[in-house]
Amino acid sequence: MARPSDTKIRIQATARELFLEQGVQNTSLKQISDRLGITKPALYYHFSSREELVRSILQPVVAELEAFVAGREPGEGRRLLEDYFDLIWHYREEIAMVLHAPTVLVELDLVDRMWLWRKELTTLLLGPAPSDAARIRATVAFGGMSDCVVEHADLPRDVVKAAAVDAALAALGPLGRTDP
Amino acid sequence: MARPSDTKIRIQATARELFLEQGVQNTSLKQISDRLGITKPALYYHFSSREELVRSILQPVVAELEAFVAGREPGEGRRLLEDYFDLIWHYREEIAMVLHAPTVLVELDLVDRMWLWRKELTTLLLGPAPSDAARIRATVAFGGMSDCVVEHADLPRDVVKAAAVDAALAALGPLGRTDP
DNA sequence: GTCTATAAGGGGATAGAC
DNA sequence: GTCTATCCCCTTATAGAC
Repeated sequence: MARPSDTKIRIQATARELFLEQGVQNTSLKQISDRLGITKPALYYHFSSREELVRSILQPVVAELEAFVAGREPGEGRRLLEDYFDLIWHYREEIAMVLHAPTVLVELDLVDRMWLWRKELTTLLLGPAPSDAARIRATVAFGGMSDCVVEHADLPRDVVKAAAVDAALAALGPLGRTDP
Repeated sequence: MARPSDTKIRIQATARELFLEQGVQNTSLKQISDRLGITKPALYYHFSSREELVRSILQPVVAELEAFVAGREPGEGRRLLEDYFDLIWHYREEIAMVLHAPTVLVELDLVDRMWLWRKELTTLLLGPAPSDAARIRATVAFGGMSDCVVEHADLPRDVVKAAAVDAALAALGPLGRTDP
């Protein structure tokens, strides 16, 4: 029944570990085989290429996301957001692998700094000891705005700014409204 | 006064182009020199290493962001969000370079698909022809939630979900409230 | 299934001529 | 300032023994 061999599964598990620690780009087949205690060519017995190994880990996530998008009806509102959250939460490790640590960020030590900046901005906004809920809402606010400047770079700045800031403020809720 | 030479500036401009098109990781010095019509070693007359070239482009952004975070007073609310937006908007190309196209995404053709998913989800949520403002608010909602599952992966799922969905809904504004 | 050995290619980087 | 030529290292990937 072609059940995946034990070694094949262990290769995937070790690859996942390293992908999470360093990002997919920064992980070589040698690192994977070294940590597992086997040799590089042994990997090729189980996966015909590096890409196939990566794909075997990420493909299921892609498939589920596509199925989710394809299987939805319009006009769901909160329900859609909740189900979408469930899905990306379930695959949060894979998402982190892909988004969290591209090489440049590592080289310039930007990963940690970036989260630190957001944390400090959150402190400025919400005080020194915000609740978990408040911190999460701040993540939506700042993370969402970051995506806007990339995704909507083709629109006039003021249009994007007005809507993005309003949305971020709304995401923050009453906590964000400390202005006169 | 050591004004940067014309070639040095053209190297940076070409590098920026390629970094934006393919991401920083996927761009080799050879590609840069080829597009510019010079040879690889010529780059080394102007930049002592690849990292120095990358740094010369991204370092100013890092510096400004750090200065921004360091130079702020607590309790600003909307004003802080507006100024933060101005800053990341100004550097949106550099942010896109760093965040937009890590290698795996390119390999598995995930970049385009990812934006497509969000676009379709936005359509589901807001109908076929949402206003720019509505699309921007949706970007905040979806982008913000994505960041949450990575940044707050250490918290209980239900805590994150409750706050993230609420914040996303609030970010969407009245448009998001189509449920019973 | 796993090994040793090695091919084949690309990357960053340098030497030295012009 | 830019070139040709080259070096070195690391990567993916394969051949063939055990």
